Amino acid sequence: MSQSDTVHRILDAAEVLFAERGFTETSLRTITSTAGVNLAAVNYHFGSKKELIQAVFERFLTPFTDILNRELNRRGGASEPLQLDDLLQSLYRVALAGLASQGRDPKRFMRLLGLAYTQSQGHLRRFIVSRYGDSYRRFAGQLAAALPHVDPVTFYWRLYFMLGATVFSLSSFDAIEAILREDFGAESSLEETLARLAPAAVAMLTAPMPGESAGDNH
Amino acid sequence: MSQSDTVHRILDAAEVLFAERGFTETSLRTITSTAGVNLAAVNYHFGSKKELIQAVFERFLTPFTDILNRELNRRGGASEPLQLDDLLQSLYRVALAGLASQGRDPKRFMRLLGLAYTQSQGHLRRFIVSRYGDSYRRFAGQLAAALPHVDPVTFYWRLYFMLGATVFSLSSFDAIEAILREDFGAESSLEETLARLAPAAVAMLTAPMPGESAGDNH
DNA sequence: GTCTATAAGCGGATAGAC
DNA sequence: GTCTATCCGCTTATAGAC
Repeated sequence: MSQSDTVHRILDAAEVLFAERGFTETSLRTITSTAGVNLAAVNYHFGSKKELIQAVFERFLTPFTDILNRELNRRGGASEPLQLDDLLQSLYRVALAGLASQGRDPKRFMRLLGLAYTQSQGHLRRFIVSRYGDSYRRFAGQLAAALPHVDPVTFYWRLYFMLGATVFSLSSFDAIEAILREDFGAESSLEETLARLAPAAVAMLTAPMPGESAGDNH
Repeated sequence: MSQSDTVHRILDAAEVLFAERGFTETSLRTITSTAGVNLAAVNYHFGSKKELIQAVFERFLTPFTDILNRELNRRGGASEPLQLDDLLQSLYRVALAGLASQGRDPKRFMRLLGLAYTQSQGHLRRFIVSRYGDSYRRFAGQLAAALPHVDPVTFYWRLYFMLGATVFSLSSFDAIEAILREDFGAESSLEETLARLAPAAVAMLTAPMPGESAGDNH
């Protein structure tokens, strides 16, 4: 068994198990036995459990941000700011097709992202911010430029609303899909769900401000 | 120290620590030493760590659903279905004022709810569904009735989008608020954030369907 | 009800043989 | 690079004195 083989097996097993149970709830013993490698291999190849967690995220996030940046460059050739629809399309298309084409499950990606936010792993948050913060800020900036009439603070709150809606619903995709299938007999694909999510996100980002026309209830 | 005093001290400490770190990351030793009680007291009064977790949620959710049900009864006196704005106002007002008046921090409540979803605690999910599932379905049903033109599957996906936006942004409220304060010098209160969240949720729930008028991009 | 003491086990990590 | 064996800290939970 070559080195990279062992490394890959560990990463594959860790990715699945972390997404299913969380970081603290997944022991190195479970990971190594699932991967069919020796317990000591994790510390040999990665140094520690924390560094293994970071490696799992790096394998997801580096291709993701690379593809997203290329997509933004391609579309950003024109001088004027991108349209909202285009930006969200880029984001969701990349998250879906870009990752899927590399054999990475987009739902698992979202579950891991959600865990990165909710599980209190300070080292992981720092790792992600320092490594991918620029890409995030670039995308947020372009999104803000497409919404010039929304004040910055409201914009950022809405961005977090959108992030929450996306991460939460996609990371629980299988569970929600199962409920809806049982209650309505309707199967939902990931594509359909993103096709529902995109207009919902647009509606939220472009909602009328407190002072504006519509929504002037009773 | 009376019995109920010890029980309260344990619940108070557990609530704060769980919300800060999660369940697995919080040991009974940390809880009992923070509460200033003996380690064995948890198992004596609650039986196990799992039952303590459930007790923490029961103390939050029982008053919450009680107040919400009363509110829905009060408003539902009229024969016609409630308006969307009214329903969301009820929900957010109850979550905020209702809990705050009982000394329960709404942000902590949201963090715990988020953890209940993301941390893989099967027993907790089962406990919440069996205990509070009816209240949830009642609220969802009234919300659906206020949106007769949205097909059921789309409605439920949007409900989860809304849930995700709410839980995610409120459970990370302090962190997001700190970022915005640093970047824009603007402080955000919880009330202001809910005042931003409500119209965003309405916009998402009432967004045009794929076939409808607006949003017909290029 | 509250305490001490301890059981029994799992966790991450490493030393050292191969 | 891979393995075994082991260290040691920390976990939940309980038995039994007070």
